[in-house]
Amino acid sequence: MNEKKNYYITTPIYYPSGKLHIGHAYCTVATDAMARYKRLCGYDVMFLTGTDEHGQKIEDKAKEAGVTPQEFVDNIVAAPGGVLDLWKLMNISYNRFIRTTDDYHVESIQKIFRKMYDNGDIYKGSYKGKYCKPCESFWTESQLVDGKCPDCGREVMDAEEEAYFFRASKYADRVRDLLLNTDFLEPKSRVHEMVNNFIDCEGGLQDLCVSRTSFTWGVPVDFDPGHVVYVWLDALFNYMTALGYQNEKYDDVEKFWPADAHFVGKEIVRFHSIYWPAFLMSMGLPLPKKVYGHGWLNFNGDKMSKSKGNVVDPHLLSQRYGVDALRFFLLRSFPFGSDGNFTNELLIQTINNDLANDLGNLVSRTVSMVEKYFGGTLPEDQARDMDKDGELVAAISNLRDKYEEQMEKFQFQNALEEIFKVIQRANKYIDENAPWVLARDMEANGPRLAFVMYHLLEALRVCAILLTPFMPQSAGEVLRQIGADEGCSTWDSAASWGALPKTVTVRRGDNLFPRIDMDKELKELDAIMEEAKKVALPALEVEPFLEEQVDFDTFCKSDFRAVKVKACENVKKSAKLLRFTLDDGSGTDRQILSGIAMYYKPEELVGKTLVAIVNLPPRKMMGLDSCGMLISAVHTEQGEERLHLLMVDDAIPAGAKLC
RNA sequence: CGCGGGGUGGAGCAGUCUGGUAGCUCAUCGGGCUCAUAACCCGAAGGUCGUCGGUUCAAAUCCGGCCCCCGCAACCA
Repeated sequence: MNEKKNYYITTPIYYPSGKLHIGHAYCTVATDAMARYKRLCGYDVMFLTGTDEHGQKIEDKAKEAGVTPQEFVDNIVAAPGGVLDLWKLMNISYNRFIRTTDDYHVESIQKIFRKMYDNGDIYKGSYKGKYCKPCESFWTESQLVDGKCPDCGREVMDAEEEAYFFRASKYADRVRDLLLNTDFLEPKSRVHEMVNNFIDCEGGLQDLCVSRTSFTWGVPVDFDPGHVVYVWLDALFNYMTALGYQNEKYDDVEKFWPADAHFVGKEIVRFHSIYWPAFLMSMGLPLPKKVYGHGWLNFNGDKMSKSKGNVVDPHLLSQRYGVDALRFFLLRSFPFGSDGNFTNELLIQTINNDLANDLGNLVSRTVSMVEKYFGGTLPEDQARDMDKDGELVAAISNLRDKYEEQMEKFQFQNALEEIFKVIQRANKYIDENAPWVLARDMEANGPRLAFVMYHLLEALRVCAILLTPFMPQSAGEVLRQIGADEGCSTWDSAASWGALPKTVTVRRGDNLFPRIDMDKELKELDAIMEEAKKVALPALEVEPFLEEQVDFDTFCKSDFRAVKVKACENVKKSAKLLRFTLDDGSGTDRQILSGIAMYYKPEELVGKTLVAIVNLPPRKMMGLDSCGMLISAVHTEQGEERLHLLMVDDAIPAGAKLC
């Protein structure tokens, strides 16, 4: 009797270096809706989520906080208010939660790493980067701050680190074919980006560094002490180790692999659509059926980021408006595949219009009328009127198929749209049939009135069933209020009209979705976010003072001069660079480029007297030579960088030396 | 010529792959109803579908040029 079909769906494993935000919640809610939908349809579902807990950043953050890395992640994942709590609050129905620090996962990764090494797809090479000797740290070019160690500010040197690499290049052709000629990766728009940028780029698909020696917080390579497995190999295989691949903890690989869908944010599409399949090819394993890269939520048109202080907190919104309202809003308002613009106004508007006015009010008026006219229980004797009932009945009967079509494409907003068309049709049906008019003569119209009520209950029943994956608690409450028992709350029963018993009894409850006072709420939300921003971001910050001393002779080698701005213009195609033509008193113009375009307009600087260091070696930026550096005062206010060029008295002649 | 996404009534979006009445939500205006959460229902106004050109009997949709916005990358010695 094991005829049930299986369905395996995953969220990414999130990186617990800080509190999760609405973007994580968005992806997880979508996955949850899909998982619940598949369960409703009768599938045996495995829904996996978890956390990716290794890596340098966690190690650093833990050090900062004065705890061990394990304590640090435990605190973010398992402590009150942590990841597990958030998913509990948001009613996430995951079946399994994996942490990459779990013993069984670590053990599996070691075996996988060795296998790939043995079959020749992982080889030892060297990783070129910048090394800071005192800190014993490796940095990539992009991590450097002013070309120096981001930790201690000292000089770094070119160095090579021994590392293992995965031979991704070997699988480039197969991956390209997978992306271009199958629907492995959706939405399709992401395919070109991947192929153009990473496979058919200059130099082709690069081999991926899969081990590091510069930090220790990771899965140790068991046959080469000092190396730890580098993030993506460790993280991506979670989708299989959580099923018991290469470990004894679980035994579900056969049942659930290959996965039916990986939902991932667009920032990690690259790893899921290129390296993940390549890893699996290397191991000779079947590929997942689908990787879906969803969009990001912006806030008021801006990218959400901690430094802007505009990160939306799912805890707050869930507590304020209810989990179901938030879940619904996220999936109703934004097409899943593209970016969406989150605004508080849209949130409240959606809750008020869809949930309070349309759905909540329909439940309320329907149940009230059944109570008022029939004491809560419909009579057996009910009279049809095909002219008036036909359209609504058809809409109800067709709903499940339309909904299913959209759900299978992960088009949640369209599936919900279909449901709300029926809800609106039902509201209209009330007007067309004017039950309050029929009720004036119960003798004559009682049976007709009863049937009108029955139609409304049926519409609500089907809608509520199909809303269950999105709003489990509220949809259940609708079903309870309209008197639908388990038998007429199933997927099968949603396929057609008429499952509810004729003499159904309703039970009135509280308003499902109270209306929200828009103006008042917006003000309060703004105030809360302002407050959070203040707490998160110090009013005024200056760079920490350097401990290291500089000797006088070294300092004296820096040649600071007063310079006059002869001309200044924006560098084309650069948002940040200004190009200065300066009189430095030498008689020859000096060109300096400076990344301050967001602080100054070029024209307001012409004629000013500034300070520059002029004996730095020239450096090319955007193809132009920069000979020196202009000196500015820099600080941070409420998380925002402020910069002021040093402007000195115009009486100072060009070339005057500062000492 | 780095890569990608986008420009559709006042706002936010769908429609573009597979050419053929330009659709939805909100906001505005007018009307209806009173069962319901000041909710619901009907109607109206409002759009050169960024721009120029091409293909076609027919273009928001296909092709080419240009303009603007947004990500990423780069760069901010």
